[in-house]
Amino acid sequence: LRSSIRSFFQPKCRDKGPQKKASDGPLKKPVKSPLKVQNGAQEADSPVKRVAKRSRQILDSDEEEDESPAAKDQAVPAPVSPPPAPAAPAAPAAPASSAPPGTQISPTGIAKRKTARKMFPKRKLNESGSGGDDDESPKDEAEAKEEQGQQNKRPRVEAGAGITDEPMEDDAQEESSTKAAAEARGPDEEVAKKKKKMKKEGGEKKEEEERVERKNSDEKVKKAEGAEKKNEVKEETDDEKGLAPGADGTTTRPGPGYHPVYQTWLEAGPEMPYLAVARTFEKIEEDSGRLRNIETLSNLLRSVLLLSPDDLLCCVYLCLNQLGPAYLGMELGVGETVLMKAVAQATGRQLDKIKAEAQEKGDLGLVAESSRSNQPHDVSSRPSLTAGVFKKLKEIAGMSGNSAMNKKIDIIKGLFVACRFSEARYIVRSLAGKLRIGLAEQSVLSALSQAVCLSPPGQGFPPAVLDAGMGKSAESRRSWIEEKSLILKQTYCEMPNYDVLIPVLLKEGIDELPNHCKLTPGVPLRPMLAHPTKGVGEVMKRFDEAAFTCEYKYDGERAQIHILESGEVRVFSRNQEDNTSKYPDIVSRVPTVTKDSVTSCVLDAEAVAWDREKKQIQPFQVLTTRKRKVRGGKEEGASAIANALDLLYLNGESLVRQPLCRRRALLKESFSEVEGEFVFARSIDSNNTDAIAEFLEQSVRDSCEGLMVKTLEKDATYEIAKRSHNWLKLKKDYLDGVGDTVDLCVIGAYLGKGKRAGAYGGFLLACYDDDNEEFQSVCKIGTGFKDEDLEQHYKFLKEHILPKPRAYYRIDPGAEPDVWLDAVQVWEVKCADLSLSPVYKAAMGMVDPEKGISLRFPRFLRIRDDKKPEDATTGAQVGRLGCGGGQRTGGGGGVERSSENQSF
DNA sequence: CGTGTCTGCCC
DNA sequence: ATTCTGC
DNA sequence: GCAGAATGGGCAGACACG
Repeated sequence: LRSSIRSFFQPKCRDKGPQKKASDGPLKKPVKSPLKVQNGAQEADSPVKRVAKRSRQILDSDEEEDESPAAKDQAVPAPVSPPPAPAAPAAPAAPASSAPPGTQISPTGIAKRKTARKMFPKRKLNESGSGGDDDESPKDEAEAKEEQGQQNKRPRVEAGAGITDEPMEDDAQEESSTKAAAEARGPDEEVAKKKKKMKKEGGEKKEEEERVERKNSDEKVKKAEGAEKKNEVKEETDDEKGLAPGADGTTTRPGPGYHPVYQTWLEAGPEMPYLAVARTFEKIEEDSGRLRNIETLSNLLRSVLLLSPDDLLCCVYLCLNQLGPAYLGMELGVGETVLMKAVAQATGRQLDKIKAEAQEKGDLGLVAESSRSNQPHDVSSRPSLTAGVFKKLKEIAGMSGNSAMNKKIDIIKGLFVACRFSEARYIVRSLAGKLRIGLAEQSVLSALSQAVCLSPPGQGFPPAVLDAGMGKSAESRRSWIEEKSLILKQTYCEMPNYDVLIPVLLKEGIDELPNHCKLTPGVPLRPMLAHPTKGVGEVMKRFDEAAFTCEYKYDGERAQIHILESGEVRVFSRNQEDNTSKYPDIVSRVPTVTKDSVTSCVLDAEAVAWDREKKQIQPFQVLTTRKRKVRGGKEEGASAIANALDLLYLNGESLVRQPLCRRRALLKESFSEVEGEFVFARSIDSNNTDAIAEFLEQSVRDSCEGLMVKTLEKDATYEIAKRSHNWLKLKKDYLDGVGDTVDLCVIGAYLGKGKRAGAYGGFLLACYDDDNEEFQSVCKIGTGFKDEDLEQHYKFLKEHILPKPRAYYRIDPGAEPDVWLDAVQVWEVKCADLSLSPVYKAAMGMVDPEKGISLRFPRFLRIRDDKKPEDATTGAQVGRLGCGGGQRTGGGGGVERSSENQSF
C-alpha cells in the first residue's frame, strides 16, 4: 500500500522541484561554490565512474578508502543534490587546512566567522538523502537476491559510515571526505536494512515494493545522468531530493510538494528514528529563512502525525529542548563540565583536548560529532529511535543521589554509541540546553500547527488526506494556517503543557483545542512581558492616543499566585517554575487578603523583599538571599510580599481576554491591601509627560527600577500569543545619557560560542585603583556589541594577549578569562545597578571587607580611545557608586546621582 | 561532615 | 536581564 | 517587530570530594 502511494505521488513531487530551487538556490550558491571548485580540482573523475565506485564501496563497505570531497560529490548523485562539498566544513577540526569558505584563519589559529550560519559547517544533508536514493536500487536488488550476504555486510558498513571515522583526528581532510562519503551512502544502507525488516513483517507487500524500487532506481539513473553536467544542474535536481526519501527521514524541501508518507523513514518501520530529527535539525541549521525552516520542521511533524503519532510528543519536546512542563521541575542536571567529561570518555580522548576543541569550535556538539573515532561501537546497536533518545534524557533528569553524575555520564555514553552522522551533535546540544538551530518555541508551535493543518491526525493508516492545503491558493493557505496557529499558540499560552496539548491535538484536532485545554488554576500560564522603552516620548508614540497606566516596576521576582478551588495556593515564576516553596510567607498570607467572594483565581504579581521594621522595600539581592523558613511567628528582617499587578482568572472564569481596566477593577474588588503583606502595584493613569517623568523619579526613590506602562482598553488583553511583549518598561538606564556609566579597562577575553565562535564572545573588565596602582576586576561583558564591534575587538585585542596576568591585576582565582590581555583599551560601559560581589574585586574593602563591587546588567557602549587605562574609572569612584547602590538595603541611593533628565 | 564545583534559575 | 540581527 | 541567540551578576541546592 505504502509503496503504491509513494509511486503515485512521486512524479508529482518532482514537478515542483524547480520552484523551490528558485528560492533556495541563490542563498546557498555563493557558499557552496568555492567548495565545489575545490573539490573539482582535487579529483576529476567522471561522474559515471564515481557512481560505480560508490556502489562498490557500499557493497564492500570499506570506509577506509578515502574519497576526496570530489568523490563524495559523485557518490551523491552529483546532480541530484547540492554539492556535497559543503560537507567539507564538517571538519573544522583542522582550521589550517580545511577552513570553510569565508573563514579567515587568524594568527592564533582560530577560524573567524561572522555569524553562526557562516561558521557552522553547512552540510548537505539533502544530498545524502538523495544519494541514498540513488543507491537504493542496486542495493535493494542485491538485498533481495542474497539477504544473507548483505546482512553480513551491513554491520560493517554502518560501522564505517557512522562511527569509524578514525582518520579524522589525525587528518582532518581525509576524515571529512570519508565522512561525507559515508553520509552520502549511509542512508541507503540504513534504508536497506530497514526494508529488510519490513519485508519480513509483511510479505505481501514485498512484490509491490520491489517494483516500486526498481522504478525508483531507473529514475535515479536518469537523474544521475543528467546530473553529470554541472553544478547548476544540481540545484535543479536538488529539489528532487525531496522526492526521494532517504531512510534518514530528511524531510526536505519546503513547499506544497512534500509527501509526508513517502518522504520519510518509512522503510525503517513506523517508529521514527532519531536520525530523522537530526537530519531535520541539520537542514534547519543550514537555512536561515524562518518560514522555510518552519516548513521543514512541519514536514517532519506531518510525517510523524501520519506514520507514528505516538512519537509526536517526544519529537516536539526534542525540538523545544524541553523535558516537560517547567512547573514539574524536570532538570537534566548536566552542564558543560559533565558533558565534556562524557564526551571525553565516550571518545577516549583527553578531557583537555575536548575542552580545547570545544573552545575553538565554539560548540561541543560539533566536537562530539567529529570525535567518534575512538568511540566504542557496539555492532549490534540499533539506530536510536526518537522516543528512545527522549526517554534517555528523562532518565538522566530523574537521576539523583550518590554518584548520580557518573550514572548520567554512563547514559550519555550509551547514547553516543548508537550515534550516526549528526546525531551526536544534536544529542550533545540537547544535553547542553542549546540547540542553536535558529528555531525555537514560537517556530515549533507554528510548525506544529502547520503540520496538523496539512496532515490531519487520526486518519488511520493509508491516510486519506495528505495535504489538506491542496486546493487552496498560496495566500488562503497561508492565512488559514496562520489562523490555526493562533489557536494553538493561544491555547499553549494558557496551558503550557505539551503533555496535555499534544494528545488532545491528536485526538480532537486543533479546532477543539481551546475547548479541552483551558486556563486552570494550578497550571501556570505564560506571563505578559514588556519591551524596553527609551523615554516617555517613545511611550507616547507607541501608545498613541490610547489610554494607559503607569505602574511601579518593582525590583523583585515575578510571582504568579494561584488559588485553587481547594484553597490551595501555588506560586509560579516567570518561567512557569513552581516557586511555591520559595514563598511560604506569601502563601500563608494570601488567604487573609482574599475576599470571601473569591473561590479561585490567578494573580499576576511581583514579589519583593520587605523590611518589616523599616517598612520599606529591599533590594533584589535581599529577596534572593532571605531566609525562607516555612514557619515563624515573627520573622525578623526581610520577608517577601506581593505587589499585585493583574488578575487573570477569577471564580472559574478566564479574564485573559478582558481589557486591563476590567481586570484591574476585579482585582481591586477581590482583594484588600495590607501594608507589608499584600498591596496593589502603585500606579497613575495619566498621559501627562511631566507627571509620568515625575512618577518615574518617584519610583526610583521608592527602590523600584522604573515604570511599567500598559494600555487600559485598547489592545489591553492578556493574550500572550497575540503579543507577548504587550507592555512597555521604562527604566532610567535605558535613556541615552542617563544612568550609571563607567569607563573600564579590558584585561581578559573569553572565546565565543555558537555564532561568536572564532572570536571573543565576552571580556573581563577592570577598574583602575590608583591607591594600589592595580587593575581590579569589576565584571565581564558580553552584550552591546555590534557584530562589527566584536570583529574589531578581536582583531585589536589578540595583538595584546599576555601569557600570564600582569602582577598588578587583582582578580579572583576562580574567574580567570580564557586569554589575558594587556591593559591597553578603555570601554564605556553602562549598567543598571551595582552589586556586592563575592568574586569581583573592585573597591574591595571600601564597602565590605571581603566583597568587591560588580555591575548589574553591564553592556558595552563604546571604546574610549581618549582614555588611557590609568584614566579608567577608579576603584574609589566605583566604591562611591557602590555605597549608594550596595548599601541600598533601604535607600534609593545610587541612581540619583546621574540624573540629568534629557530624554524627556 | 564541611567545602568546593556545577547547574539551573532568578533578574 | 540587555542587545543585536535576519527575516 | 518578532524570534532567536549571543552574553551579564548572583543565588540556592545538589553533588563530588576530601
